[in-house]
Amino acid sequence: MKATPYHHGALRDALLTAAETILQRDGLLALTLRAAAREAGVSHAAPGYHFGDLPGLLTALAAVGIRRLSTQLRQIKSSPDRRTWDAARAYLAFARANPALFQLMFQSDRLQPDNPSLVEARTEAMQQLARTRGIDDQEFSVAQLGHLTGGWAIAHGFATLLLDGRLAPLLGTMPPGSTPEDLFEAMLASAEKGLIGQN
Amino acid sequence: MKATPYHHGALRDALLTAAETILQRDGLLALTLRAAAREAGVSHAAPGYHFGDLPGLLTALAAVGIRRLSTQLRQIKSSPDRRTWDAARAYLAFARANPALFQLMFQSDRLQPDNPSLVEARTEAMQQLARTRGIDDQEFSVAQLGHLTGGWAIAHGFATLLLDGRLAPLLGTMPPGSTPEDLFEAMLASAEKGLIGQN
DNA sequence: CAAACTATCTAGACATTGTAAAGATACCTT
DNA sequence: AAGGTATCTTTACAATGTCTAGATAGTTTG
Repeated sequence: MKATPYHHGALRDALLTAAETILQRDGLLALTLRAAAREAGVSHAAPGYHFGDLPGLLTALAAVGIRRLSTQLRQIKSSPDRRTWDAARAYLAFARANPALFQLMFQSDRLQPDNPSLVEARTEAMQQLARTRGIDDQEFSVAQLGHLTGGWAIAHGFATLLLDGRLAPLLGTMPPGSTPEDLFEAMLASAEKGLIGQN
Repeated sequence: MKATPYHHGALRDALLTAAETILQRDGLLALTLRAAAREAGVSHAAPGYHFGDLPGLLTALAAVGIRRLSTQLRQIKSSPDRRTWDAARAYLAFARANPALFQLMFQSDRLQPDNPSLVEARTEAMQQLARTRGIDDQEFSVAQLGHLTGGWAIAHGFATLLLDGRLAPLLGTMPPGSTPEDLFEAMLASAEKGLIGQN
């Protein structure tokens, strides 16, 4: 076991770990093929062997994130004693815990749209989402579709707006010490009343 | 008026137009300083003079988009005869008409966070959004904040998921010929019932 | 009206990146 | 042991962001 063996042995996983480190530490724009190679201590062209190109690396990392989210969603109890918004809360918690990864997962112009691993991860995550909204079968009514889409959209919209910094002005008007989660709960309370109340 | 005068005269606006053309035609990743210069027929370093760097150009373009959205929102009637979801529909319509621009507007890691023009445009857009939700004053109750955030999040979430291609599987289960707007309306109908119904 | 001044654009240069091609090294099968 | 294959390195090149210096055209000022 030399200090720097020619053959790494598990370079693909090491590169994914290095890539996520860079993503968290320096942001998506700093996550380049060469930066991942430097972080992993290999030559600059090594990532190309395992991932083909930069979209290939980003896609593999996004798939890791989606599977991680799926695992979180899988923890949520099914009916009858599940709470309506537990999936939404888990969705936000994931986005808050993995902000840059979450944003990468939904940055489709940087990903390979037909990557089998990515498509499979997305399908599984979608099924988990549907399950938490009480939809287990494959056939949806339009009303069920609206219900599922609404739950996803309101959680996803809040998470993306928050990570993007767009909710900061609103948070600034809340009582001191308020967290994004407090605003999230206020939003959910409003949603249960139909989102149409005046105040 | 020569064919290619040394001084363009209105190069800044021409570069913004060129940039939006590239954005629509080739996507965000193809929108580079040099591509904008080529599209406008000037030297590769000309955009640097007007916008400083690439984030400067993208920020200026994002501000254009935000002001355009503000204008759309301003058309929406205030109470009492406004319809609850007209702002959400206008929000989606804008995102559908300007998909790449909409995505750029919310891609904060590519923008200059403190750019005065951008900040001002965002503030104005936010006020329009609040107005369409029946909130005109500066002081919000927490319930009002939840109401405002919910309306924004559900529209924004739907728009981003749709543009990202994430709603395609759901649209595929709808009756043939269904549009994204149909799913949007189904979602809004569910939202008015509290997003908690089973079907 | 001319000269100085400033704003606007071009030309050249360099570091960084993605990516392809060819070579080197280690593992693996037989 | 030998050949074959997988894994990684080295080399090379085009594209980009961005800096610097230079060229050109308005604009102001005497």
